[in-house]
Amino acid sequence: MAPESRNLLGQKMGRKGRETRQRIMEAALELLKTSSYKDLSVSEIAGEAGMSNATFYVYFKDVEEVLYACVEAAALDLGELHAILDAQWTPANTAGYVKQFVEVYNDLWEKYRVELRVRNLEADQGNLRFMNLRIETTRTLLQKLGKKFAQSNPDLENPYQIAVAIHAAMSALAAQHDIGITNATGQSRRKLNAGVVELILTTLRQ
Amino acid sequence: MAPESRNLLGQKMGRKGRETRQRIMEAALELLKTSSYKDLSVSEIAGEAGMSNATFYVYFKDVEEVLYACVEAAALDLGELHAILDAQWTPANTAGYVKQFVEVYNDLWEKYRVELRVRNLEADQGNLRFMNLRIETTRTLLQKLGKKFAQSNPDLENPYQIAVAIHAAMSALAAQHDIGITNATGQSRRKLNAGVVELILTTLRQ
Amino acid sequence: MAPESRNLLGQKMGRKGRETRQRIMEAALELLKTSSYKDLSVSEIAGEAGMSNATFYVYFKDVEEVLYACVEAAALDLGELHAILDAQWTPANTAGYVKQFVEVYNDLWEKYRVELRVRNLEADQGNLRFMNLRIETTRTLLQKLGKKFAQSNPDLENPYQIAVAIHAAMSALAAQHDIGITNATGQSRRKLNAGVVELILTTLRQ
Amino acid sequence: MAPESRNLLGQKMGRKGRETRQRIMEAALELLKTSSYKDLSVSEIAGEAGMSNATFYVYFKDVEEVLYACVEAAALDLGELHAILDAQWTPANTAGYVKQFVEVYNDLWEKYRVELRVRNLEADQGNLRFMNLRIETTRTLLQKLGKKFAQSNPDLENPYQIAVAIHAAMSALAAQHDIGITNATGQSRRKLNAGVVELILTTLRQ
DNA sequence: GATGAATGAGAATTCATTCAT
DNA sequence: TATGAATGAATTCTCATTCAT
Repeated sequence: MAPESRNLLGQKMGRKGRETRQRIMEAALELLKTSSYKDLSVSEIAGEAGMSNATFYVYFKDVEEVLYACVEAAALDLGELHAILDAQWTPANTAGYVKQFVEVYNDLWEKYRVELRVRNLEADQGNLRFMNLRIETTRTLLQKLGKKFAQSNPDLENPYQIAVAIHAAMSALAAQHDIGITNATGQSRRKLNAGVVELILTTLRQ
Repeated sequence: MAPESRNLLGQKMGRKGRETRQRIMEAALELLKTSSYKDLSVSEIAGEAGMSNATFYVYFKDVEEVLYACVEAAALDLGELHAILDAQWTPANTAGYVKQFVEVYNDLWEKYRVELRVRNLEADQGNLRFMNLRIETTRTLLQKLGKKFAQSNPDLENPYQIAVAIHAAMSALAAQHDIGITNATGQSRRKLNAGVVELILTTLRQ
Repeated sequence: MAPESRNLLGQKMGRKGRETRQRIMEAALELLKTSSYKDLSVSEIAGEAGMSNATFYVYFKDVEEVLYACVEAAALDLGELHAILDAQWTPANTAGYVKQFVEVYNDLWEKYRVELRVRNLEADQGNLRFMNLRIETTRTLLQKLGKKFAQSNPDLENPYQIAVAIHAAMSALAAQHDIGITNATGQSRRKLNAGVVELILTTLRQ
Repeated sequence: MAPESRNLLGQKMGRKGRETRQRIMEAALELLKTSSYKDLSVSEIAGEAGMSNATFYVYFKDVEEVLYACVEAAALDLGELHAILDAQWTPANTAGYVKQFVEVYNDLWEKYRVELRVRNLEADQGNLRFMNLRIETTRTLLQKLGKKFAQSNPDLENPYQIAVAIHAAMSALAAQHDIGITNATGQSRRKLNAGVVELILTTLRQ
């Protein structure tokens, strides 16, 4: 259940080892906040983590492996989102739930922006492991959301496809830098989220 | 207006030079179709273009510069899209125009998928030049689309923000590989586009 | 008598050709004023001169050749210096002559600092052509100066060697950048020259 | 006080590392004895030192950095010179001290000719770091020497400037190759040094 | 567990040089 | 005369990777 408690040398990891492994992951994420993805290297990570290159190789095979571990760790935190979609949406409370859904979704991106961006980047370039991670995370979400559309607005011919589109929009907007999104649209993220909420509600015929 | 007709050595470019420059750009795009973005190197490009590394440096400072030139060139081709948005949308023809809009948008991505993906990738990572390129291409489009929403459905409180969201969705869906999108959503691109069309029409209250 | 009036392609040089050749030499000297000697390259020179690399090769085989031409041209301008040394020095006028000698010497370095520095640099590293240029320029000068010491102060055992030393001092001081010499000695060049004059006069027992 | 005991990768240097660093410096100096200054390259140095190019970059950023380290190391060895200047010079012993001073000065150049020549070369071209190194080494020396002139010959108006000039002469003469100096002046270094000694003594009125 | 030390391999970059026009 | 164009060759520089301690 623990993430394989042995390092690449086959040694059982103690507390210190686990901490070091963690430090590597954090260093990688830290670097991605500022420098470009394609410049991320073993040397840079080890440097940022304040350790020798060699130490890196005790815990990870290469950079992709670190990132995969990071993305995997970030994928676990979706409970709240599912809870909202699992609730009973009535005409009276739908507006509230939708608003909450959009908010929580954004908060998650806020928290895991780097990880999610890496995931999408690799997935978009055809990296299968990351693609699968994304699919698994997304599938149930999309199905639940599609069902909401179908139930709430039975006239819709493509409720599931609309769910996909809405999700794509939310994800794309959340992915952008704060600066980027302001420059690009002249709108604050908050205003845009209000737009997304209205878009969803309109489509739900609420 | 001509893209500064001198090469990096300060020489005026003749026909041959311009062709060589073009060949470099095409080689870069060609490579991006198959190999990974972060592996794209000067050597690879020069090799693909059938020339020496040194020749590359006569025309471009580095890989980013080539890609920028490619993206810039791709940004010019939006006339048809604007034409659709400039037309008078009436209840009778809106459905047709929306469908056409989504189709043309997708065709453009089909044609320039590599360039547009590079643009978004760099922009999303905070690369200012590419961010600006994206903004310039998008701004007018978003304004026109927002106005359509406002006119067609005066009840909307955030028509412009909705336009941004819809555009984000279209762009995100169009960006994915055919295979990727099928795997991720279980839907063909055609079906998804139908969803987008319905999403727009519903929001327009048509 | 004219400096070989044919270019490296064997073409007779007309006015235009001679001007171009001159422009190359000037560009090289200009560059040496600011950038480091070892960075001087054909490309840089051609760029500075506003011409194609290829044009450079019409007139010079390589960078050293340009510099040699520059140094050669600078070596012709010593008439005034010799005139001073050829004059009759009497107890009454020696101080004036010495002062004048030091001044003219400095003015020449002011005018040809770049060329003379290149000459010394190459000569110091054992480059024979430049060594010979220096020797030829210096020999007569040193002999005349040595003779002055011998005549004026017959007690001196090594008048010629003293002339060499004095000349070395003048040359070394003149070679330094204005900034360099100020920083290094805390003295203005003018003050230092006064020192040299006094040194010479003292040694001449005047 | 220890020359920052970390290499460019941030690793603490152990015995082995320090030795390797040293080997690089020695290789650079060795090469400068024979080949030209401007041809000195990282590859050449690494080759001479019997190591891979990459190893070079573990210890030095570029060639200039190695040379700076070499020059810095050479600047420490001036004790004997100062001792001579710190001694009490009396009419009876001055001749001996002057002779000794000139001799020791020459011996130092003999020992560190390469380093000192590099220092002067770079300093003369306006390289600030080397200029400063030269200044620091020279300042106290010049002051002490100036004081000797002032004390011994109170008639001098510019004792310090004379010291600067004398030092410039000694340095310039010492800088030249044995061959060079013979060719240029027709004199052996020994004879020239005798000239310098006489020049100094004359100026001291001894 | 951690890391100094070293390097092969390869990518980036620069330059002198040639040639056809 | 001049120069666009191209490139071979060499150099700089970086990185992942290994190994002994």
